[in-house]
Amino acid sequence: MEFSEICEYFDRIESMASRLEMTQILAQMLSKVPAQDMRHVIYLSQGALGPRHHSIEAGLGEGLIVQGIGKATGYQKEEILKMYKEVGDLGTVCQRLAGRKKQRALFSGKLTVEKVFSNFVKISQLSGSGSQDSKLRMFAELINSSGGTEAKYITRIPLGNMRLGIGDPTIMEALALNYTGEFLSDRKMRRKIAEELKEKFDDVPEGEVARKARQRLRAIIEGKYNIFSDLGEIARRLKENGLKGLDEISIQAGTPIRPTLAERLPSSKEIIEKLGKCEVQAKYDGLRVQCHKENGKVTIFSRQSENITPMFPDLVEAVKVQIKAQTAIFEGEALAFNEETEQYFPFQVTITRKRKYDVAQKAIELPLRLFAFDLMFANGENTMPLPFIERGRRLAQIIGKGDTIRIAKSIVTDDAKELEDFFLESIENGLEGIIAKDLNAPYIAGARKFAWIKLKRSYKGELNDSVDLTIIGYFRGRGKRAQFGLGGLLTAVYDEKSDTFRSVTKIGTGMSEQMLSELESKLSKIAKKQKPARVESDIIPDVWTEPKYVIEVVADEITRSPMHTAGAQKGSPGYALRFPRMIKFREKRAEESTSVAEIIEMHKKQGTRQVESPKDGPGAQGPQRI
DNA sequence: TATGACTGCCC
DNA sequence: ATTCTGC
DNA sequence: GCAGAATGGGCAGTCATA
Repeated sequence: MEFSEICEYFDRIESMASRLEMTQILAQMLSKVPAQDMRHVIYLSQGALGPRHHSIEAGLGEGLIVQGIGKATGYQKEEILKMYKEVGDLGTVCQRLAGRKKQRALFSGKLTVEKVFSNFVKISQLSGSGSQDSKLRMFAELINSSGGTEAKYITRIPLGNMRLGIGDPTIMEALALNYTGEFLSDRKMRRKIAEELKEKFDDVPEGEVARKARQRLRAIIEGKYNIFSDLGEIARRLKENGLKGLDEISIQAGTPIRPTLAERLPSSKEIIEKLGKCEVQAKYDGLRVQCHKENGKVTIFSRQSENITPMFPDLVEAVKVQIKAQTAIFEGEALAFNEETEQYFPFQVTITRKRKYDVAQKAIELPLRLFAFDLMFANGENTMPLPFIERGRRLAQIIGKGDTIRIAKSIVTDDAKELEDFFLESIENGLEGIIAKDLNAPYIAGARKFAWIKLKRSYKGELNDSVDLTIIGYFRGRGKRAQFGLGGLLTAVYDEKSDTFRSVTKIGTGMSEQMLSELESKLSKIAKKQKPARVESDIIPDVWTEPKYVIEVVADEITRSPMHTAGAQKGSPGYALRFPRMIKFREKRAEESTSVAEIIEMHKKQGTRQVESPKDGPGAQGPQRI
């Protein structure tokens, strides 16, 4: 199939606001894709080169793509960057510049989907000395074989951001649309659906049957995707064998399951109102891991279904030893643990675990604990449909003796006060909060369905201090933020000793579109060509501003920072905010914003965290009590 | 050999 | 991760 | 309420270059 044909559909989808119409156009496109191109088309639509667990990455980010556009079009880096700041999308930049190329290129025949995909796979495989140049050459070659529309999408693909307005759910919906006919051609199924609808309608409209069938098929496709994690392959099987192509997809150790996500609520009371009696688990601040045991083989997947087994040789061993089942899939939160002090390390320490070199050595320095919290598969049985309470029982049964793997701490309650006490106890012990789980719910993969609800300290205003920060600059927006001329802020705390404003965080969320406009209009009036004299920041915004406006900001945590200058001294790092979000403008003078001293004080008060690590390394954080 | 820009992926 | 917005 | 697209700090690893 020609790549340009796909790009024409992409363009139509991108310009469409209506979800329903987008889905229809996508369905139409997919109906035209031959089986041998199907996986590629799906992956490219997702801005990817394969499912997450296959880890095929182009290795071309913004920086290299800017170079690549230069190579392809003959424009200077500066010109490209300037245009990027204005339009907010490198694909559009490439499309425009390729249209008025300085070097007239050889338009060498038509690009096929196969050609584009295989070139990106080749790009992804290049490594070692000189590889960046080779990648850029191949990228430029693709651009120079393209028309403008193709250039736009060829640019967006390696960046992983297609800006089409379609994600996995829309792709599944489109597939369901395309196979509803086949689904209903099964007489039994049609009759069954018609029967069910008779309860609602005296005279069942044909459209209703189709709609209900589509919903049911969507659920089937989603169910398969949830245990298979490869939408391209699902679409290919459908194309090749129709609905029976899905039959062979079943839960299997070694193939990641899309993890359940949690919703949020701001109080214990609301959680109980929503769930009634529920299990309340401690929420540990580490890495969420999905462990697969298949006889002697263990694979570990991340929350995004990446294969991260190489990071955890110790956990692999523990699964082999401690899990009393031939095959199993279970989930938990992995954290670094200090065996001497019996304390858990904060996330920033856990994440320093190595991925490739000196893995074993680091694993000894920072041993792990795994708090298991759910079970999806055991001894050949899919446990996902079982009620949570039963999965929990079985999980406890298969965890054998050992230090590494244990069950997450939890209580069962239908009382808001009890839940609140457990939450507060968790907070006091330095944990993130709690997750409440519906006792009767199955494992609902890949969805936020209020079966799991999280409550963190930062959701509760009375437990979480906000800070007042001075805006010292801003960044141009990308994508739909480009139209506002502002996509984020650079903010600072006030250092009384030196009368300077020192950067502490960028802010990119919490502001409405109206607020973005207001910010741009206010800040552009006090823009400065250079960094103002009283500002200390290693991060350079697109536009510096006079330190004047103060905003209220909420964050989950204060961390030591290698990038921000707030509180930084020679040889010791500064401070930053974790998960910052803007709340509102404050009517204050810049000098009245939160001070460096206050930030340091707030950092000290977080749990029992220390500034120095046990090894006295700079920037490291100490353990927290549990 | 050391450093910094860049990338991908954790939260 | 958090948050906002169109449907 | 769903789905999608904006945006955050900061880690290890890769590659180019001083």
